[in-house]
Amino acid sequence: MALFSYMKDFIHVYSNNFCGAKHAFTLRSGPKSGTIGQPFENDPSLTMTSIKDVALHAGVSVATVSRALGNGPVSAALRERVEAAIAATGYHPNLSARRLRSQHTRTVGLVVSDIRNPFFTAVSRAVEEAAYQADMRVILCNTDENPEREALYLRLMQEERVSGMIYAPTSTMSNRLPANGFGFPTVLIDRCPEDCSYDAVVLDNHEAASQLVQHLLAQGYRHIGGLFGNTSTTGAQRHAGFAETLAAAGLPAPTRFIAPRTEAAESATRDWLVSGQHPQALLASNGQILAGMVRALRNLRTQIPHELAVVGFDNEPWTELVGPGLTVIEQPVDEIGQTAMDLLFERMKTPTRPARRIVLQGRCIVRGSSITR
Amino acid sequence: MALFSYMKDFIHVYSNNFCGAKHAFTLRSGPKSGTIGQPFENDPSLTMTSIKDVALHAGVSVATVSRALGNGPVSAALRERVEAAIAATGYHPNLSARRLRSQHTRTVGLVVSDIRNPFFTAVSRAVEEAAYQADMRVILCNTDENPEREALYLRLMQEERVSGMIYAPTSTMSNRLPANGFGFPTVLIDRCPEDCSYDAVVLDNHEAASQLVQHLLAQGYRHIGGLFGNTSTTGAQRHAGFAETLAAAGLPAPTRFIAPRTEAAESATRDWLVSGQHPQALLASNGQILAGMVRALRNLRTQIPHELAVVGFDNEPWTELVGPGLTVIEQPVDEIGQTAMDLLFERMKTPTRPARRIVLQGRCIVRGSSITR
DNA sequence: AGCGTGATTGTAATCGTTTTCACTAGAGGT
DNA sequence: ACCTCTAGTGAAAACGATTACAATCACGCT
Repeated sequence: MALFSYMKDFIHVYSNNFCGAKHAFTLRSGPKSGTIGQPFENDPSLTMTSIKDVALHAGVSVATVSRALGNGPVSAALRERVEAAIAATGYHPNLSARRLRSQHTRTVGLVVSDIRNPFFTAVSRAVEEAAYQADMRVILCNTDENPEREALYLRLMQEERVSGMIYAPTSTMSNRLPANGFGFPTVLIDRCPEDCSYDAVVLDNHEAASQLVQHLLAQGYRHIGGLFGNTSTTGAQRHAGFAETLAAAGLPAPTRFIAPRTEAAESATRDWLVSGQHPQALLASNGQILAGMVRALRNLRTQIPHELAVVGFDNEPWTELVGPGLTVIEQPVDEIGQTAMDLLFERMKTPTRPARRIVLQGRCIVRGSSITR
Repeated sequence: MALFSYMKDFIHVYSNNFCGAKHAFTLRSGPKSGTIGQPFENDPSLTMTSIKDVALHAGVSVATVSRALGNGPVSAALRERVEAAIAATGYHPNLSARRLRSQHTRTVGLVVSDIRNPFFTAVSRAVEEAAYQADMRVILCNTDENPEREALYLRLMQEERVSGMIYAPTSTMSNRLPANGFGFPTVLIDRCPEDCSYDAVVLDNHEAASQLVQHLLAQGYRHIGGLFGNTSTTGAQRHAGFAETLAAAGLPAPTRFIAPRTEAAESATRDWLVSGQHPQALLASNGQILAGMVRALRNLRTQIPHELAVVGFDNEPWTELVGPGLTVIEQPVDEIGQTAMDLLFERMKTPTRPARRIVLQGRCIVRGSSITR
């Protein structure tokens, strides 16, 4: 039987030597766990009633209790005794044991790059809702666009043996995605290299940026600038749509790439505007950048849209509240989350299915920030 | 030894018959898992290399591998062989097994009521950061102010055997908190009944609301109304501060309690304003309500602050961008998250310590929305 | 030579479940 | 009466790690 145990190696389908072994040691001796001390030594929280206690209490075997918990065949009389025993002992099944034995975790990992970005919280909610419906749990990991944390969380996903993962890789990682997967079904969201072999659900970034530019052109703007995030493929694709549409109109496409954070966007906008010749309209490649841009404009007392038109991505609730309202691309956040989960489930059912890339369209919401009257 | 196993029952300190046994069955046959089918049957994701494979590959015992992974005594030569074997096999430790055996999960549960509320995402980030530093994981659960989901997630915390929990209870639950705890260290955040026996870190809601009212009074406003959330103790406490401060000034305190959602706040505000006699100033008890209020005002073309002054809670990034800027109470979100984790760690170390309630002060940021010039 | 001592290593028990397997009892067919 | 079948039950073997315990070995001391 030992032989059989080792044979598994030859038949298991997934490669999982993605995260090198070096990392395997930090779990117990984490980078800074020393600073906290060891508050978890004789953690009594796990010393709880087990299925044995219930069995003893009900006068049946543990197998019967287990079957009563699940949907196994148990006579009505015993089932009732078991339920009473459970109530009496205050028993709660131990998920670690359950997962270990049953070999599936009913857990999906959700790895996002910035939980404070409303786009990701909206998607998270949709994912969590879908997981709830399917009776699965989600582990939410926030990488903060930090490759070190990203690597740690990716490793965590392996160690948790998640059933699947929904993942928004930073651009650093985008190029390094393991060619034959992580060892479990994975769906990329929001960001995805052009040629990638993963399931993915993304916005039609090229088209969406193009829409914004076309709208500005239609409004008569000719000097149009753009501020784009530099940590994701998304920023690059939006820039492509922006630049190509302007090029097609025979216009230049002044561009700055920045960290996708409010502060960076604010100072970049300020620098740009005080630098003398500034554009008539500015495009922001996501909600954070848009917020920074508006803040800079506000501090400079620049009138929107009369002195400068503004358009951007992400229809966050506040965008219709500021100034004359902001013209934005609305992303179908719920649909993105749901579709990602659907894709995940499909891949679980059919692991060999070729990768599918679902491209959703954004909706352009025109408000006052881009309309000269 | 079987005897010993059952003896645990008599010595374990926590009561855990909080969630009745009825619920214990829904794990495998969740409410709607049937609609999804059973995509997890022969989920091969867990068929991975185990510590045995590594041991075989390195020519050592599993115990040695385990010791090499941790900090046990292993000779340099063997340690090297083990590391090589780990790299060669692409081994990742199985957290379920590890947790089951070692009896602690290094996991904290974070149960919040609305992940889309920037207050909670900010706190989440702080909690997650602290957990990361302490080499722990966090399970984020979003109850959406829904008692059913809340019960489910509370049960999940038990089943996961979390090391601790940080928890923002809905008002429904606030009164039903188990008197002797959940079975693991728990810290309440944001919401906490006055007399509760749990560790907690909350804002000084009474004082904060009072500050806002005093500011309005100082600005000469006399007819001041308030919109408060009805799902949490927080809303009630802020209302108390609001009402009492007005009463002290001999003024009435017209109030409406609503669901703490943007839409509800919008329609409540609209109704109030079109109802004829409306106040000169309005207070919103959280960021969502504030947003709804501003949206309603915008649609009614009501000038802030000339026709109506506005103040509220939560210094979200957009509040300084809309209209003349919104006067708000800023909550120390990072400090709340960190303090909650500190409290959790302390309680883990000293389970018998009396409950501590930490009250943090908000900061009043005065902007144009409450200043008549 | 004999013997404690300390450092490494392996063997085996254990954590709390699920699941295979064998067994029983009763129903029903001949 | 005998055989077959099925449903209900318990005993015991996993799952993959950690850890108590025992065994080995080299070493220094008497």
